[in-house]
Amino acid sequence: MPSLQLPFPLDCPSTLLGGQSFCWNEVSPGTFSGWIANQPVRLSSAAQTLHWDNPNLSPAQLCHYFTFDLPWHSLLATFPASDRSLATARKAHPGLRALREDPWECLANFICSSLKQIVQIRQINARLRNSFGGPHHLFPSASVLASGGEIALRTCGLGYRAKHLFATAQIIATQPSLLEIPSSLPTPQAAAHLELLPGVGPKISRCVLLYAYSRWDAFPIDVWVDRLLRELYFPKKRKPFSISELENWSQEHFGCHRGLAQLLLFHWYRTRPKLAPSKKRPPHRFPIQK
DNA sequence: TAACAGGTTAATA
DNA sequence: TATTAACCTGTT
Repeated sequence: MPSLQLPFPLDCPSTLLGGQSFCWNEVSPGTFSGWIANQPVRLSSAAQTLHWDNPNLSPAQLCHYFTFDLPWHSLLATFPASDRSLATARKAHPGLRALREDPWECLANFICSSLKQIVQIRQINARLRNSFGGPHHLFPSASVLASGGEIALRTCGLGYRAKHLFATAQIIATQPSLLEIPSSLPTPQAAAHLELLPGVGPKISRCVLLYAYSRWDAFPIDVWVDRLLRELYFPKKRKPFSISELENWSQEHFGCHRGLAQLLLFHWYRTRPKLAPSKKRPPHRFPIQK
C-alpha cells in the first residue's frame, strides 16, 4: 500500500468533505473513498502519514491533488497579522488544505451547487457517476453528458440546473480548449471567460478558479461568506455592502491569497460550535447541520 | 405544511 | 447600474 510522509497533519474530513470536492465519502472512520485523476482510491491519514490503496496513483499525483508542493505556511503568512478571526480559523483547522480538482468535474459540480447543500451536491455527483460513469463510476466527460441529454440529467435530480449543465456540456464537448486557461490570464479575465458558460456566474467562476486552477486570489462570495464577513468585519454596519464592494474590500484586507482566507474562514464559520442553546449538542459533526 | 437552501438568468425600473 | 421573480428538488 503506497504511502507518503507529511511534514504536517492533514485534515481529511475538512479538506475532502468541506465543499471543495464532492466525490468523497467517509466509508469508515478515517477512511475516505473517492477519485483522483480518474483513479478510484481509498485513503487515510494517521500520524502524518497518508496511505492510499491504488498503486496506479503516484506520490507526485497525491502531492499535486492536495497541493503539498505549495509553501502553505508562506502563502498564509501574507495575511494581515491583526486579523483575529483568521488566526482563530487557522488555529481551529491547521490541517485544512486547498485542493487541485479536475477543471471539468469542478465546473460541473458547482453548476449543480446552486441552492444546494454540500451533502446534496455530493449525492448529485454520485448519481452522475452511477448513471454516466461506466463500470468504474468515473465522472462523465462533457461529451458523455452532452449526448445523454437534459432529461437524463433531470433524472439525476438536478432540477433546473440540468438545463445549465447540459448547455455547458455541449459547449465544452465541442470546444474543450475553453477549459485551458493560461496562467498568464489575470483572474478577473479568467472569471469573465468562465462566465460565458451557461449556469456560471460570479460565484461559481471563482469557486472553479480557486479549487481547480489554483487561483488563490479568487474570492467566491456565497451566502455564508457574505454572512461571516458582515458579522466578523462589519458588525455595526446597517446598510449592507454590495458584493462588488465586499470583493474590493477582500482584496485590500486579505491580499493576494484571499481565496485561501475564504477557505479557512468559511470552514471555520460553518463548523464552529454554536453559542450553546442546548448542552447535549454532538461535538463537531460533519457535515454540520444548520 | 410551508419555508428554505453555498446561484444564475431574464425582466424591469 | 440595481432590484426582483422564477427556477427543481429534497429536507426541516
